[in-house]
Amino acid sequence: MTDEFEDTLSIREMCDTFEVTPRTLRFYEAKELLFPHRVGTRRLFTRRDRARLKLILRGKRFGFQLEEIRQLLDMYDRDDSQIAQLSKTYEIAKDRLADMERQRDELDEAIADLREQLKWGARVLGAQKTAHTADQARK
Amino acid sequence: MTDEFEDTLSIREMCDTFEVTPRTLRFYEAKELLFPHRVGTRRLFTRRDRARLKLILRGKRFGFQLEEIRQLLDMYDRDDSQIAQLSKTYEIAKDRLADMERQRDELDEAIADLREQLKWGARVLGAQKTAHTADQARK
DNA sequence: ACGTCTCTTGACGTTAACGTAAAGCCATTC
DNA sequence: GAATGGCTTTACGTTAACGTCAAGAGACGT
Repeated sequence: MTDEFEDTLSIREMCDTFEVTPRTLRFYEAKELLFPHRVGTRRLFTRRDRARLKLILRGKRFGFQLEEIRQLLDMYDRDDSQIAQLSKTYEIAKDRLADMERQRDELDEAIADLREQLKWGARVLGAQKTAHTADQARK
Repeated sequence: MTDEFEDTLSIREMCDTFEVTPRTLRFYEAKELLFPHRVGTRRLFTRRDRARLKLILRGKRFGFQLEEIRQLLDMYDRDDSQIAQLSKTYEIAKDRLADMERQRDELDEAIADLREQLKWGARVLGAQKTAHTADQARK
């Protein structure tokens, strides 16, 4: 009764707001990442859903998988006093950070490597052939 | 006749040399990236196959897809005089490099972002709750 | 002849995160 | 009351690069 006029969004409004497809929102609901209300058969996304979706998208940017995100999100929903869980969250995040840094370092290596190849002309994958083909390729 | 005793490797020797599985080599052959000889039904990988595999693996490190790698490899196999193709190779590689740099930049952003979150305690995905939960999580 | 080893060819399974129909309900609006 | 428009569920399709059996052939040693 207090929230009879809770401000909610239709699926389309959600999509427009967050630039996702309806399929995506339904998928997230199926995976229990979102819990929109229903009016008849229609979904109504609450403020809470919006907050969650924002976090989901941020999690994705971080490279978390949906299942990991769901777990993290669920922790916050549980009793606030389960601090042990929070520190676990912390560790998961640090692991992810380490992963990302490893990835970036590999990428950096590969980039440097590829740059080096490009410097030598068109022999990108190391094709041997003759030197003049490379020269000509450079025009 | 001249290469009756061409030095070749069995599939197992190839696998050990390049740290790949037999499945992988057969897969590459199916995708026309490798062309091992046959003796009866057995595969014999020639020097050429070894060179190609080396380039394939390098290509993968660069983030090329197998199909792209196949195309690049094929160019080198065609007439040496098709210089136009070579410069196309060059462009493909430059595009890939640009992709990789974009990826890395995004990753850098995400990393910085995540680091920032970690600085603020356990609220990794931005969970709001109370400040003390985060404090306690920091111990 | 028998067992063992290495290799072969199918051919289906895996994973993530949705895409893409197909078919139907409900509320307007003409 | 028919056509629309928006939404629904169900369910199969997609993609890459292999993994993972299953069943069988060939060679080799005893």
